[in-house]
Amino acid sequence: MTAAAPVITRFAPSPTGHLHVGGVRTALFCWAYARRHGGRFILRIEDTDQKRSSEDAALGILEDLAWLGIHWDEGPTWVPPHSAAVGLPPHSAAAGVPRHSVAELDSSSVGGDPRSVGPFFQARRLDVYNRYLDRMIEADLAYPAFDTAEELDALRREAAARKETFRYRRRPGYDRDAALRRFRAGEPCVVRFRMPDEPVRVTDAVLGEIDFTEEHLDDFVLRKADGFPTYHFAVVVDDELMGVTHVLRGQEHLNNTPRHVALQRALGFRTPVYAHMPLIFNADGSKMSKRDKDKAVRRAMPAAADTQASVMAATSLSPSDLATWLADKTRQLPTDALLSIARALDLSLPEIDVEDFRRSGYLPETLCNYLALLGWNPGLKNADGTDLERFDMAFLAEHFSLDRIGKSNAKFDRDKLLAFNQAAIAALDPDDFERRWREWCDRYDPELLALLGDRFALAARAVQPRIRTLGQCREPIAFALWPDDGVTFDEKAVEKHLRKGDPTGLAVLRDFLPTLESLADFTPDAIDGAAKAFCESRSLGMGKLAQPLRVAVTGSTVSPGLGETLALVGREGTLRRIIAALRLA
RNA sequence: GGCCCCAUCGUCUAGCCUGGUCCAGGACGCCAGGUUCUCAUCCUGGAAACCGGGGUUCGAAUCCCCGUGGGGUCACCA
Repeated sequence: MTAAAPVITRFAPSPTGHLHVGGVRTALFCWAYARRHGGRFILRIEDTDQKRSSEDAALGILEDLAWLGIHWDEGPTWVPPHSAAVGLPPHSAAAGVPRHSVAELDSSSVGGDPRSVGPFFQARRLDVYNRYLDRMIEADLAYPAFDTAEELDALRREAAARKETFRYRRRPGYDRDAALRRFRAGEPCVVRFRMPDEPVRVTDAVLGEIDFTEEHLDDFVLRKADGFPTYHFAVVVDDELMGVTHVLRGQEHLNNTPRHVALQRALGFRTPVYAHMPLIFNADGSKMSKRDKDKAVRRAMPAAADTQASVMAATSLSPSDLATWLADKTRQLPTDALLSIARALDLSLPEIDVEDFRRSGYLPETLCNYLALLGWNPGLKNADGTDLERFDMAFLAEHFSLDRIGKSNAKFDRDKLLAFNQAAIAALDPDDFERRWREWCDRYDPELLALLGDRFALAARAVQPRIRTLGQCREPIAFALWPDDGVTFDEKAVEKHLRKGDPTGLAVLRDFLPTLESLADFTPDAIDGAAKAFCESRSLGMGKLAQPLRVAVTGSTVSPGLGETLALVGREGTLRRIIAALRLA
């Protein structure tokens, strides 16, 4: 290893909403690359679009990243909302994968500015950009342009009519002195870059060398009329000033790269290593979009006005809000409203943002693991010869490399994510699972916490092996949430397991009842032990006792293990439910 | 439409750079069995792909060209 300049990467989201999966992967790779090379990972907020950016969104992104365990070395400081360490998930190893040790800063806050290269919100760096801009105007590398939107539109239409690409270039007769006079007088205008008339070759670590000819490069805007820099300008200036050596971003930015390279040359900046990664799409091939949630609800929305009204009752939306939303497919409803409508329609929304996945109950390490595999592959084998694809953050930090990033776009496969999540949940230490489930409930389902009370630990053991996401935890133990006299019996199950058979299930239940009444501890192990002894003493198969009990206590033939099921309902509840079932004869 | 990128099972991919060991391997999903008190697990087996056409070569999934298909991008958004 040579003593080359330290690697510095950055993730630079614009704060217009929660982080979505594409952004997560970009951040993850930037993080991993910096870690792999002992470098630094910067988080920078690109809030140069005043209309769309919000502080809330920026905060949301910080929280999303922190939750995922993608911690930035430099950037806005973020402190976990509660006490230290709570918000920072420990990255336990995925199923079957040994734990990798990594030197991870375990302080409770993330971010900071040790090199004094901030601030990290671009809106607070206008003076920086203006300094460079003034210099460029002075050198005639940039110039004020006073075209109106209408004039630009007309030019664009003309080009389209000639079947040419529209490309803005400073006209030959441009009167620089006059323009500068108007500019200094404060006349509103944009400032454009004088794109040199030469081709630009972009070298990309993933895609190789790509040539762009000058006839497709234009004098793009550096500073907007509102005084804010454009993305192109801010990104180039900031990357230079912050010492960014490697730019990892989505392929949608590939066509921007020659602009950035040309700008860097004009300013005498270094050109970082670029690595453009493939895009992520929905399973149906459509682009993943925040509007997908609206789309799903729209599709499920009943046509009749009165049913619509009842669905809307759960939200604070007015009928006119609903009407405009229904009429305009580009409109989005607030997430809260979408969620309550979805609940009313018994519809599950597609997960798009990090927050969606978190709410559904995916583990952060699963999300990172799965997303890392979308467009990257370690190219290693497990001991049994299968491909290594389950790994943790430490592994990524140790093995991530640009040359194993793929070139083709990938579809997001929820089934595989689900499989990963299930395996990761199953592999958790039971106490760890309980703790993390409790945290999830705190945030998303406090009612469940209250319903379970001191049975929570018991429920955690029962639920852990049978769920794919934390959000599914109610299902396997639904029977334990009903009142003891509120069991709804599946008639077919009652017929088969209680009324029929020789002896009938009801007879077996009656026989077993005293055992349950006198059991010293009403714990899963004690119950299972007693059940087993009971069956052995009568040469009965376990199913002959277990199924009638299950039906009596839960109403159905499906539940967690017998001991867990009865213990969850409790001795008193179990006895009451059995006695009620005996009356079904 | 111009420009740019991409192309292996349904999906994610390994293999491609450094042609032969590939009648193409793994994972998820699917199908069929098996274990277990049900469920979920777990185990075993199975179906399933080199986009098409030319070339180069003794030999091509691997190299080259063309075609086709998919995607990105063409803003005072990022």
